[in-house]
Amino acid sequence: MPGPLLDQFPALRGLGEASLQLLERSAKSVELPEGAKVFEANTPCGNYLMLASGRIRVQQVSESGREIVLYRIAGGESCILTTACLLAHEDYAAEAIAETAVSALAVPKPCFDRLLADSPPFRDLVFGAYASRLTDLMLLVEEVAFGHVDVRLAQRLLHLMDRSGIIALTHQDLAVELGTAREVISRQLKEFERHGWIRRERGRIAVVDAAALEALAATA
Amino acid sequence: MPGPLLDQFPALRGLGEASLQLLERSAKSVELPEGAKVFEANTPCGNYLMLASGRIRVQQVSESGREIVLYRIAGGESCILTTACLLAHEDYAAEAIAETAVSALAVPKPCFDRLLADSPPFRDLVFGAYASRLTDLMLLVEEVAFGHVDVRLAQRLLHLMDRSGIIALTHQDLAVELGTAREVISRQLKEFERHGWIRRERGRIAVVDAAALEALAATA
DNA sequence: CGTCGGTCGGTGATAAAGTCACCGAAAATT
DNA sequence: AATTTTCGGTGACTTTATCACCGACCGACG
Repeated sequence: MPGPLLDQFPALRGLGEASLQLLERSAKSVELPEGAKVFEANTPCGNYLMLASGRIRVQQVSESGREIVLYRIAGGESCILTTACLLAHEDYAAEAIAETAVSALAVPKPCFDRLLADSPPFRDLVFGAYASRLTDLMLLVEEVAFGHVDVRLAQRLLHLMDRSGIIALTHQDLAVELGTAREVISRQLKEFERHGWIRRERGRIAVVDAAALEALAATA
Repeated sequence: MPGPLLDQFPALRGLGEASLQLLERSAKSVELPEGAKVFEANTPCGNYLMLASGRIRVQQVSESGREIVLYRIAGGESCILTTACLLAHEDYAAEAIAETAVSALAVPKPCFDRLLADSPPFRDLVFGAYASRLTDLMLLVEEVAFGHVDVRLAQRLLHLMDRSGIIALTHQDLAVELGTAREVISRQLKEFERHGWIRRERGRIAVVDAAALEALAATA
């Protein structure tokens, strides 16, 4: 059961009583376990999804089976992929996966339209989400097209590690993060270890010298 | 001077008299010559832009000076880059260039907000534009990450050629289209010519065997 | 007309990244 | 304990990117 809306979505502050009540009444609370597919390739979707807690990963799958992570959605953000699909009347090759257990709010299309019409703050929320994804993707294109694997890998390791410097991912997982091949990751990691920046274990990586990785990551 | 709004933007049909009049009153008509920069990197922009005629190219520029074409906007479509910038409060590294002479409608932010609130068809127009760009960019990421240069070049040549099969672009221009290096394009084009698929001239390329290029382009 | 500076494209050498095929070790399953 | 699956390592090769340099063509101008 979700708590009060405003606690979960601070961005909705200033939405107005009427809109909040409409949302409270119409939107269904959705709970997904870790690993669940939020959105599968080529599956239409009729709801606008607002993420209360948890994390969702959106990735693109190519015909040849290779994958690349496009972006992530965290608590308080909204998953515009679903609406985009609705509006563009196109099918996606992308899929969304719950990386942690997720609780979200599914807003039906009519309610979504109504809120969009009545509530400027809600519009800002939705447009903000779109704009962020758009900028994310534009930067991703640049990174994939012009970035170097060693730099990108260093950045990703720093970003994915927990407080103790551990990344519990396989080489294959990291390859998907960057949209490259496992062998490339393996060789790069071996190089990083040779420099004493990380320690490799099966299924996980320990960052030893974060500063050195940061230095590499800052290489434009 | 633009003609009646509806002629230029069929998508606005069904907008309602009040909204149309508001638009007619508030929006300024903008004319740009070929080659003009519609939107420069890191320059804020306060208007929503609707393209009546002409074509705009949006491309990303990296720090190292390399470039890649992200997408194009044609007559009747809207340039969401400007609003995205407005809403995300972020600066872009992207720039937009008028590929032909352009006439457009600049809708000031207050008017834009008002239309968004009052007019469902206008909302659909704007959201549709966002959704299309989003899907475009997601596909572009996939292409850049996993696509092969020969296939992508064949696709692009077919798409860029005019009715007589001519592409009046330099090798450097084509490199920017694909986000790769000039040398790569030059070598690939030499290969295409060796197969008898194209003829190379200075500053332009003539497609000789479109069917063969299509066959290559269809290679996933 | 010639020559001069700039654009355009060609080329070889080398480095980086992706692909393919296959291997053994570790973990999970039975 | 035996078997299967997952994970990672590796060599050989292809494709793409980078670097340095060159000559041909083009337009402008004396």
